[in-house]
Amino acid sequence: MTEKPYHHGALERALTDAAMNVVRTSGIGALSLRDLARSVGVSPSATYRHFPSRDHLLAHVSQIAREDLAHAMLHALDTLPTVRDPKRRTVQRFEAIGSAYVTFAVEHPPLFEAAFFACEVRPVREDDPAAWGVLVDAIDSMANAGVIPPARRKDAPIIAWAGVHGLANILTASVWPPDATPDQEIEAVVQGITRAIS
Amino acid sequence: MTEKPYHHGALERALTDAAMNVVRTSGIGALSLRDLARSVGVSPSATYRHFPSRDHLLAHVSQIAREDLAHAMLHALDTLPTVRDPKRRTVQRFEAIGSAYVTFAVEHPPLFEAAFFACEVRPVREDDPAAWGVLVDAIDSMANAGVIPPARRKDAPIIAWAGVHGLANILTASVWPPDATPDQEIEAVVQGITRAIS
DNA sequence: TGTACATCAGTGAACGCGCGTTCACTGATGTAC
DNA sequence: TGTACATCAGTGAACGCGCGTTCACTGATGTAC
Repeated sequence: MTEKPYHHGALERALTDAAMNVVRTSGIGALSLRDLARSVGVSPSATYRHFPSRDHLLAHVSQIAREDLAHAMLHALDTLPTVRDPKRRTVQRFEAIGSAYVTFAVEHPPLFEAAFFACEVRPVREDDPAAWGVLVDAIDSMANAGVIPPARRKDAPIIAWAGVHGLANILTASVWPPDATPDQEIEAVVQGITRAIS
Repeated sequence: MTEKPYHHGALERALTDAAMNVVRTSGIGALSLRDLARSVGVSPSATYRHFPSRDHLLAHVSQIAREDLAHAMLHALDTLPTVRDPKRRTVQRFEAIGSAYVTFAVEHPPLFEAAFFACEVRPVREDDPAAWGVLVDAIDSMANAGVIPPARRKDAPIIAWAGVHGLANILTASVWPPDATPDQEIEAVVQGITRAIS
């Protein structure tokens, strides 16, 4: 509006948006406060009004990436074909969520990397939504429907998370022969997880 | 021996050793040619007699870390209690290898990170031993012993690798409540993998 | 065995670069009376 | 509604830093006759 476009928190948004663009194209490691300030048209020191340090910016960006991942998982539930049997439905939803986890990583490797980047600074607020929560909810549904035997319930979350997280890292790290579409590996692992926990 | 201690490849060894020390304490990202040269007592440009660029050094160091991991996996087979039943023995060995994979990561997070660091440069030679090969051999033994049904054999390696690799990353990333000893999670995941593939 | 010479592994200075962060400042925004 | 003033979000210059890489060079090692 006015000539100084960045009053009242607008600069924070602009910096965050620019940061996410850098992350998407060059990875979270490529983030630099000076570069961000430059691309937004502001002096380097202006960034310190909104982020106490580069590390705080990284933590912020990393949290957004994690929330993007969680949104992708939830979104996968929107388009599922109807399944009558309640037990089978909980499995269907769980597997859709697991597949979405891996697919997000495959489609956005730098975002996935950013999501689990080891930050010096803890985020101020909880992830919302949280990928972990989405996964555990789906497992709870399976347990309540009787798909997961009580004895398996405790270990189910770590087994599930390890499986999808590992496959996501493997497919992302160019340490796996790059399939055009790794659907086969995703299906194999997700169904393997279901067998392991039920 | 002589005053110039670094003739005939000795400098390459010295640089590599110094590099591995840096990796172990500060991570592969902290590697710098100048710093290495300094710590070995040599001018920065001397490093270029042995590594064409920093990226080549990184690739070299990453390969060593991967081979360390594979050695740890093989080493885990040395101390196994005797198991009579041949089927159960193949499972025992497989699970020991899987546990060793995760344990290596937990005990040496920076080495594990380095092992899968995304390098610009391909290594000159194959990993020897290769962690992937060790894992696949163990799976082959299980298949030959009839523990893995033929229909499961094809997907078994990716399922197994995804599980241990995922758990290793999770326990390493300080995204998991830091147990003093994550033995419980390791056992849960490794046994889950066995269920998934057999 | 001795000597002339090629090869090889170092040196040291310099290049250009970009970074995070601090500081004293200015000028616009918003507020109290 | 108008004015005096505090607050707040920017500026611009400077700090000190370390990096990867190149270049012309030197002096030691090893070799051929």
